[in-house]
This record gives sequence, C-alpha cells and structure tokens, in this order.
Amino acid sequence: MKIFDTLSVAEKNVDTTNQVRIYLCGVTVYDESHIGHARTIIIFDVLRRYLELHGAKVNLIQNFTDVDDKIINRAKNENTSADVITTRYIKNYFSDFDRLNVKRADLYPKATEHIQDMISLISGLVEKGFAYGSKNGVYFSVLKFAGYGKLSKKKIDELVSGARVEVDETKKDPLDFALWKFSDDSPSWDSPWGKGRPGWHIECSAMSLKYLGNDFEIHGGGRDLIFPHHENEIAQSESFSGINFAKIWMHVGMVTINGEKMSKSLGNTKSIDHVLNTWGPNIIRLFCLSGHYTKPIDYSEEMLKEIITKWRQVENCYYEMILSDNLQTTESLDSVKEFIQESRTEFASALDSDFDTPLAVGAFFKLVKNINQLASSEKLNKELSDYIMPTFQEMLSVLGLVIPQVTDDEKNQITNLINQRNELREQKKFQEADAIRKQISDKNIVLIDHKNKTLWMKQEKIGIEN
RNA sequence: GGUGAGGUGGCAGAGUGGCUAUGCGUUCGCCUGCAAAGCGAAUCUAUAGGGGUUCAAAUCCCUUCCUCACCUCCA
Repeated sequence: MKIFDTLSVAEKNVDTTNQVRIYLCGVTVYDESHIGHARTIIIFDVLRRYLELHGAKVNLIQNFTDVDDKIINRAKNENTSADVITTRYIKNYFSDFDRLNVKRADLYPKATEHIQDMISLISGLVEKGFAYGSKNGVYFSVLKFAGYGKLSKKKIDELVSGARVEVDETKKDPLDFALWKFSDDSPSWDSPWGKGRPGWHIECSAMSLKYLGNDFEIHGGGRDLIFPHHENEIAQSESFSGINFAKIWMHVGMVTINGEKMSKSLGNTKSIDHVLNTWGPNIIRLFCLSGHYTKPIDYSEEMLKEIITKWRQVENCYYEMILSDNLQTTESLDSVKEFIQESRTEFASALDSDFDTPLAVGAFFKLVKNINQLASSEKLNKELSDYIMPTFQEMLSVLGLVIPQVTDDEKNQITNLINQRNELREQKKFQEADAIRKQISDKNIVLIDHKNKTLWMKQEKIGIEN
C-alpha cells in the first residue's frame, strides 16, 4: 500500500511486515467535535480497518490535548476548572465517535498525564543546546535545527519577514516556540525551570516517542497541522533523537461548508451531534470518504442527499440477499464469481494506491448495483447470495458501515403483517392493505412487492427525511 | 506577498496524447391495485480564456484569469 508523504512529496510504501505504528493528532477538548474532526478520524479509522483486514498489526495512538489556553479560557468563562471542561468534552468525543462507528484507537494518551515525559524531553533539548530558558518559559531554538521548514516547505527567512510571528522580547529569535510556559494559573506543574505548563507541540513528540518509538510508520492529522504543529514536532523530536521522526506524514484535507471555510467566526461549524442527527452515521461516513483524503471536500445538502440515495441501494441490496430463496436461476455461479473477483480487485487496488476511498466506494456501489440488477430480474437466489455476502460484508466493514438490523421478534411480526396484507391484497381490500404498510413503515420497514413475494427491508432512520 | 491544491456536462467526479467513464438529476418506459423500491432506455457531448507543440490534447508547454486551503489557535 502506498501513501502520499507530505515531507518527501511522493508516494511511499507502507511497511506492513511488522507492526504498523500510527500516531494521529487528535482533538483539543475544549468544545464539541465537528465534521472536520470526523473526516480526519474516519479516514484513519478506515485506514486501520483496511490494514487489519490484510493481516497487518496496527498500533493506533491518538492523543487528547487537554492542556491549552482555550481550555483554560473556557473554564474561566464557566467559572469552573479545566478538568471539568476536558472531562466533559472527552466524554462528548467518545459519544460522538462511537455513534459514528469509529473503532477505538489502541490508546488515547492525554497531555496532562505525560507532563514528566515532556519535562524530560525538554531537559534533553536544553542539554543538547536546542532549547533555552528565558523570562517567560523554555523555548526551542529554531535556527539550531537545520531541517526547519522541510515539512511545510517554508524558508526560514520568509517566515521571519512574514512578521506574523508574535513579538516576544524574551525570545532569542522571533521564530522560537515555547516548550514550557511559566504560569501560576491552574493547571500548572512544577518543572526544573519553574512552575508552568507545556507548550502545545511538545506533547505529541513526547507521547509518540513513548508509545511508538522513533521512525514509526505513519504520523497523521489534518492539513492545517502541517504548520506549525508538525513542523515543530519534527524539530523537537529529531533534535532530541538525532534520527528520523516518522516515515510517512499523512495529512487529511479540510472540510468546507458550502464552499466556505468552517469557522467559529462565520458561525458555520457543523457539530458531529448535529450532522448525526441530520444524516446518521452511514451517510456521514460515506460523505467523509467521498473525496480523496488529500483534497478538500465540501459539505452541502445536495451532496449528502445524493449519498442517501446510494445508501438506500445498499440497504436494498443487503435485504435482497438475506431474504433470497432457493429459486432456479439462469445466472451462473461462475459469472458471479467473476464479477465478485473484479469488484474485490478494484476495491483493493483503489485503496492500495494512496488510499483512494472515492474509487473504492465506487467499486462497492458498483457491486451493489450488480446485485440489485440480479435481484430485480429474479436471478438472485440463495446460493448466489451466500457466495456474494462475504465480500459485501467485508467491504461494508472496511468502510465501517452498518446496515440496520431487526430482532427475531420484529421479523416474525413483519412476516405476519406481510401475510395479512397480502391476503387483503388478494381480496382487493387495498385500503386495509395500505394501512398495514403504513403501520410497518412507521418502524422504518419498507415493503417491496416482487412478483411472487413481498420483500421487506429495514431502513436507517435519517433525520432530514422526517 | 509566500506555499500547496484546483478550475471537466444542471450537480458530483474519473480520465496524463487518439476509442470523449461513472454516479446523481431530468424525461420516458417496465414492474405495481396504487405506491415505494428496483430495473431499463433516453437525455446531457462538457473539459476556465488565449497562445503553442503534435497528424491528434481535457491530457504536454507558455500565458492570463478565477476558486479554495494553509502561512495565527485550528482536524
């Protein structure tokens, strides 16, 4: 499998012979997560599912930034402690992402639980002369690291003349960034240099080193983290260790809302809770996978509605298969085997080639369409369905999609109601028959009258449709 | 200003030199008691503008214009 590496600006092979170690920069827990977070995390969720399907051992680490000015400000505004804020939004995070059917990472380290690791990393940097103490804190000396700018393709002199850097007389160079900031505000910790709290970037260096070591396979996050966050991580980590930090830097493009950047000031942020209530998990996952991960994708009602149509086809396909009978078919198993094989190849080669989820999803939809064609022409029997099902399920599970299911009780109930309705239909009592259909549809069960039988399917309830 | 990604039919989105995907939409049809869903067919002949290379360009080169993101906290 090849992934585009931001650092070398080239596709690089992911080494799956040993453990695939992935460090994903997670969220700062000061507010609800939004659709942009969802995209990045779903991309990595599908990546790990796909790697694991092929037998790779994945170690996925995703941090929580739980010490930060925004958290402290929020705590002040609410007249409470930072701890209350972070606890609330970590809980909120898991609630959102469990609903999105994101598999849990192997570990979710928190910055506040790794203060000692950060302090020893900073100490090492000070000892090696890459960092220095000043009046306001401990700073990383950017000019000491020769490779600074290599990830974001920035030239140091241009950064300086850009003059966007905040003025701080206590720093030796305007580009230097904080490793440790002195402060008596809560939360703060003692350090060899004085009481304070860590800078933002150091936590990821410390925690990735601790749990994944050096030169791990993939370091990921949103594109907006390339500069300064990941640039600074590289500077810290490689100055400390003297060796390469991560093999592949994988960055996920931004989500825009109707073509505009999503931002608090524009008031157009879409929280995960909101999009889940409107579209549900499957639609949102398909949306996040609908564009190549390196490119921006645009959130618009039109797009999402299109995905609902596709999703309904998937649900239909599934129920056609599980409810298929032992009928005689003119379709040969061999030709089915052939198109299944084609779909599998198409799906896998799409993902192998820089994780092209839109192509892979396309291959899946094509498979669905093929099956629906068979079903509608009365050619799909149980034997064929049994053959197709494992591939269908495999793709579904790589994409992390879940077809709504019914309990055995509901199933019996549905079957009874269908029988009643069909009797009424035979007696041409259509009004009563329609009343039963309405009754069933209230449970999100849709009936499809085929020639010789009535098929039913459970549909996901989608907020916007109600 | 710098960096990166783009500009393809109503919309989304493939396609790195010739055979002009695909999906959604729309229209019609099949199916149905009616629906829904499904299926079929038709429709759409597009490649930001201007140059150039070539027998041939959406695809290569030059140029102009435009969009978006990042450069400050940000997934």
